[in-house]
Amino acid sequence: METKEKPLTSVMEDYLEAIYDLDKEQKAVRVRDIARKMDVRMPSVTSMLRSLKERELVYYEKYEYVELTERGEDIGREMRRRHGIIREFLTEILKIDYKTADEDACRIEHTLSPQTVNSLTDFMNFIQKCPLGEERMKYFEEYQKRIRKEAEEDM
Amino acid sequence: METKEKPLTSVMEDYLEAIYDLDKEQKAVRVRDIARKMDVRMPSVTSMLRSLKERELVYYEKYEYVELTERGEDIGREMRRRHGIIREFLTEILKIDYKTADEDACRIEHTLSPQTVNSLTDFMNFIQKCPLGEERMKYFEEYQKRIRKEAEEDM
DNA sequence: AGTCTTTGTTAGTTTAGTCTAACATTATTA
DNA sequence: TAATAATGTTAGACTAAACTAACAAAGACT
Repeated sequence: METKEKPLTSVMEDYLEAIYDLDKEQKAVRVRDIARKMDVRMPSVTSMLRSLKERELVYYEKYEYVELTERGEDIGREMRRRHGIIREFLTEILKIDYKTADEDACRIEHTLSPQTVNSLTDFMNFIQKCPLGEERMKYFEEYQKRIRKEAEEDM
Repeated sequence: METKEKPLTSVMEDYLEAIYDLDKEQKAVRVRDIARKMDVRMPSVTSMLRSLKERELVYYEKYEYVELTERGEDIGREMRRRHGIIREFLTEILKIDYKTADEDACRIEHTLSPQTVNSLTDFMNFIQKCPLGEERMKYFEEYQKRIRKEAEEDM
């Protein structure tokens, strides 16, 4: 009989992704870094780390550096992958600016079904191999520019 | 000097969309209906209706039917629009099944930037006018089927 | 070693949204 | 019209995640 694990919240996933990223960027990950990256105060991080530790997603002792467990790293890596795919779709296909695309990706990466993420992955791979075509994309971009002009007036 | 309004939460947006839908489906909208549609208990609805009333998004008196104010209706309509566009994209382009697409749409409709929603709208309009082409889509669908077979084994 | 700064923790509060249990109102129908 | 069923509300508890204020530990600098 398995222990019934509560599902992760999307905030937890965010923290795992942040820690995963920081771990790639630097040698050691501290509370401070996580707080900065997540744009929260340090006590929020401390308390989240306690939850993540309980779920065996991070190694963490008071005043020590933070590390992901294998499970934690798997989740962090998966979130990063999703994030990348979504952002790529938004910038490459929908022509959204990088910053906006990145923020959008960050918000929706948790909530898309695995099916959709997979399908989006396939789509992006497919497009890579079999591009939409120069004239077509140019046409779309012009079409968009026209539409956007109008939209600006509504704001 | 304007009163600084707190932004709506995505849950509030969900309620407004639900009420908007119900209003189109039937003559009168009751707490019961909203609870069923949102899959929550009635007290949750009552308390949300108080918040929405405070923000002047619904007309609501104890034991009475619920109606959207003009502002509330605008928001409900906009959420419905977004929802439809996203679902359409997911079913038409990514070939996600209706139910999953609808659930995904419901979750991300709140968090996408206006830019992305606009761009997606443009994209869908564009595809309408200038379809991806029969052979291309067929190719993609087959490509997907292959990939999905593999994915199932991972689950 | 002693002080100051940076980093981290604890304790306690807040907010949004949910829930249950108990009560109240409205509607139905015998 | 009185009893019952359906609907709605109130009160109060819970949870996740954030915050501030105050304290504690570690590190750096003289």
